[in-house]
Amino acid sequence: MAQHDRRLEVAAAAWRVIVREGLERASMRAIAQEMSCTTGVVMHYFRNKEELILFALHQVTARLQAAIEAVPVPAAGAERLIQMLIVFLPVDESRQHILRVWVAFLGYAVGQDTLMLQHQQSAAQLRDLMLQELMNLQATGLLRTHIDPAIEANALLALVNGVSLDSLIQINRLSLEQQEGIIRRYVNGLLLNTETAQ
Amino acid sequence: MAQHDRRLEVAAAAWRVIVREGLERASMRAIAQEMSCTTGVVMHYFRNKEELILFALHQVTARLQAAIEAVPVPAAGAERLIQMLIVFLPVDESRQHILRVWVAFLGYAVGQDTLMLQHQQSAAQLRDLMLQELMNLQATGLLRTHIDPAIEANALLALVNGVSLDSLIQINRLSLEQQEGIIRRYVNGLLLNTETAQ
DNA sequence: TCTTATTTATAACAACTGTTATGATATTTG
DNA sequence: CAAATATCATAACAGTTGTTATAAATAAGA
Repeated sequence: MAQHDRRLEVAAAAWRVIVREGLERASMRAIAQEMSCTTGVVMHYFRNKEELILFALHQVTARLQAAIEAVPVPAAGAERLIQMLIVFLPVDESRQHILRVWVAFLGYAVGQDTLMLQHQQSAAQLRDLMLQELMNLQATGLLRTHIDPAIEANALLALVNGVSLDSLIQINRLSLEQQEGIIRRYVNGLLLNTETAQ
Repeated sequence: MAQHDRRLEVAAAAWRVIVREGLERASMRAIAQEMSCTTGVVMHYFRNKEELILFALHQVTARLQAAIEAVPVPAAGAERLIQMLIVFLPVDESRQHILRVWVAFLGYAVGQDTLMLQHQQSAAQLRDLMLQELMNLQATGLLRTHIDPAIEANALLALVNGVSLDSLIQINRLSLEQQEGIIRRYVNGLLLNTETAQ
């Protein structure tokens, strides 16, 4: 039990360093110093840096997936899908941290095939969640007939990822309301009844 | 003249290393070895690594901007906007390289405020190009009245960035035709006459 | 051609990296 | 309590990093 907690503490320290100073400066010594100890602790709970890196990356997926699956099933039709998509947006500090770590890892994975593969497997899990919800909507007859859920799952993730990146790379960035508005308008375009168009 | 060419050769070598092995392993020695010389050459045309990095990053924006401004003005209404957006998609090897370098830099910029600022200034330029085209369309009366070009410029860039990232992070990734289809369908949703709905 | 400037190579520096081995301390177990 | 284990600190390793200084080689200009 204490093993697990301490291991999570190391990962949390790694997250803080990555969010604050980036993945490059997240050395074993920097992570150790972040939790006011030495590298002996870090190396004791993670065999090597790759194991620590992959664990921290896995936490990104785990947190996103947990947040998505925590979205309640509402009465209205596509509202659940919209809430699932909003999970990806940097709505609070926690989600902003997830985004920063995710982007840092993604850039780090360029040129490292094994690390990029981890990213892809992570993305595949999240895509499956969206695909399943889309197929539910289609089975309920809410989706326009010509919509292919397999394609639309990618499109939706692309949109929320892009909108999330907007908060990092744009100066005239979108407000949270505008981010939500873009998502809602897009999803509305997928539905049959074009009522409440906005 | 030869100065300029040689400087570009160094930057090209840096690009190749970044695309192939990532930004972390793009050390001064690795870049020098890529062009079969020593670090003396690299240091002679770039004062330090930051200058080289920023120059390579600036090339991303320059190439994208050049490709966007090279899009011809067609007869049809929104086709130019669509072609401008397609510039961002990884349609060929050159665009894929641009994407990889861009993503590598973006991840590297997490936690480095000055580098992220460069990204933002680069993104602002590209946003301006989109904003201008959107305002043209609005002045021509092609856009739906409730569309705000300032918001839509961000939304469009978010969509193409997200769709581009799809080619990196997804296993069941979108085909080029599907990427284009998503862009075209989204832009069609912005237009007044909903003819040629696909 | 002689001189000046540009271009490239070499070697070394201090600082940092991940990792290992070893010993000390603390905690749990029998 | 004693023994065994888990936890942490210290120091050192070999390698890499960006950068500097210096000198050799090449090219350009008078």
